[in-house]
Amino acid sequence: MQMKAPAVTPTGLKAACSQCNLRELCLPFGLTGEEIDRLDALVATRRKVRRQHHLYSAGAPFEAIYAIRTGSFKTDVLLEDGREQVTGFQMTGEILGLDGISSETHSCNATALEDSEVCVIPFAQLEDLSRQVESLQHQFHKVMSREIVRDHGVMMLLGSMRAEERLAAFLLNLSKRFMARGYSPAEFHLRMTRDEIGSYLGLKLETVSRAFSKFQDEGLVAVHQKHIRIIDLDGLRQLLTHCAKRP
Amino acid sequence: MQMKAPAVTPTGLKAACSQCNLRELCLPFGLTGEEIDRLDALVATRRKVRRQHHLYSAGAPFEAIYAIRTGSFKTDVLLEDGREQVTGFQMTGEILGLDGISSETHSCNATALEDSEVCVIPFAQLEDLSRQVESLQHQFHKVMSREIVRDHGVMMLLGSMRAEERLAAFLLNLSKRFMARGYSPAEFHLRMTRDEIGSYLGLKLETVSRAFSKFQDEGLVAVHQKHIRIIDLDGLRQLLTHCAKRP
DNA sequence: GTATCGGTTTGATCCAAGTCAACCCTTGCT
DNA sequence: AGCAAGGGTTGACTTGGATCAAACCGATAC
Repeated sequence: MQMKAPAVTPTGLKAACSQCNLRELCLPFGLTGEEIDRLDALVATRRKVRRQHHLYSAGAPFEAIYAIRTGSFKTDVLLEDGREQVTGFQMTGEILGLDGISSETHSCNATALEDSEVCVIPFAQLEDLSRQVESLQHQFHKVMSREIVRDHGVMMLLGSMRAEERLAAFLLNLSKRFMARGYSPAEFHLRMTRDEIGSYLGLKLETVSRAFSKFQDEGLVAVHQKHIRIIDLDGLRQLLTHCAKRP
Repeated sequence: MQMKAPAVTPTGLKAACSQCNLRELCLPFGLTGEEIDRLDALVATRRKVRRQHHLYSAGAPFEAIYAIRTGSFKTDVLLEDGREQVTGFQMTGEILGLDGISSETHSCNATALEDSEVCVIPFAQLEDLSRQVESLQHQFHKVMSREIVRDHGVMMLLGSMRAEERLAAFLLNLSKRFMARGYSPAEFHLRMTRDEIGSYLGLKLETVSRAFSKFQDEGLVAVHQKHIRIIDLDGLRQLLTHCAKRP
């Protein structure tokens, strides 16, 4: 019988980017060994976040950005009337919290989809160091810009694609990101519910479910609850470019 | 009979942030006089962009970001099959080109909605200077973060709002931005077509037109082609929060 | 003046996705 | 084992916005 752990725990452990196998995906990318050591000095702590708990919430003061070490998160914004829009799903090596810089206050919620661990990167110190380390500065700018480009992709998806195209794009995106992390691009486990996928894609959960079933019927993927196996990667890709060719 | 000017013209004029009445909205915000002078030294040229012409296009190499001095722009991404998604409308004091940082290549098109002028800010030099000038570094980070937050707002709009809510949100947003620039928040001229508004809002132009007509019938706004007068600002706001309360 | 053209409005119909509702899995708890 | 609860699937029906089509308006060109 285990003690209920608090939602967010400082582990006290040093983050040690230099030892981290995610460094090629994360903020240390492109840094020399010596530069990474300086970044290490600044990434003082890790923090565990239990499933369903917030890493930060909208309105909370902004102090740090976070690099995901293990696990995964969703970010969402809420309307006064309770409508939720999931703005993204983040996995290991990705950076959370950039939304907070503009107003010194977080503008969205970041929620762990499974028990997860992040590296805490105090923002003021990151700015200090990136004034000294050019490659860090540049990589940080790239990370922010990548987020902007990603957001534009989501707008494209939400504004111009049909339900099945959206889901195909979503699956292909996940596949690519799992592959980049050394996992199978063809077989993976979804950490989010149909409802959350729907919110992200601007669809209702029933529509997501139907699209999954349709893909399964057409032999594109094998769906078993949250377990996904992509059978016909090219078929999915064609759904995006080709099916789009509808007049 | 005037000579046809080229689409994009270097004017040779110094940009002179220190003299610019937009500096409170733009990159120089929060900088001391001396710091602004250093920024001036870097913002070497202005460039004129004629209506309907690109400031940059998707795929073009990234070298600089741009601050809008006069006029306005749209940014859009295109799908292979020709579908267009407008990702934003930018006005004076706003920064264009941040999408290019991540891959050294622009990922969207920026098109002038009217004859416009931008300040060219060479990016490598901006990074150099922002390593020396803390307040510039911080302001630049805020500008990027603001773009991310804005994008999340658009996702909310595209993913969770109904047609009329989207248009109301759009008008309120324009109103706020005109006000911030010293123009009337209640009466303004749209620089974009119904089709472009539709693309931005994830709607067809007919739907945009119908929503405008409905607002007019309800006495919320007076619409005369591209001329807009907001009659009932609170009514529009309620459309957003209240009408959202529909079960 | 009249023609032309891009953009806008309005009407009539259609359909993709939403809604409502029932049922079916898993998984975890007693 | 049995039950409850939270997801997920599937079906029947509704609807908001898309589509198609026609007319309208305000510019500029002739």
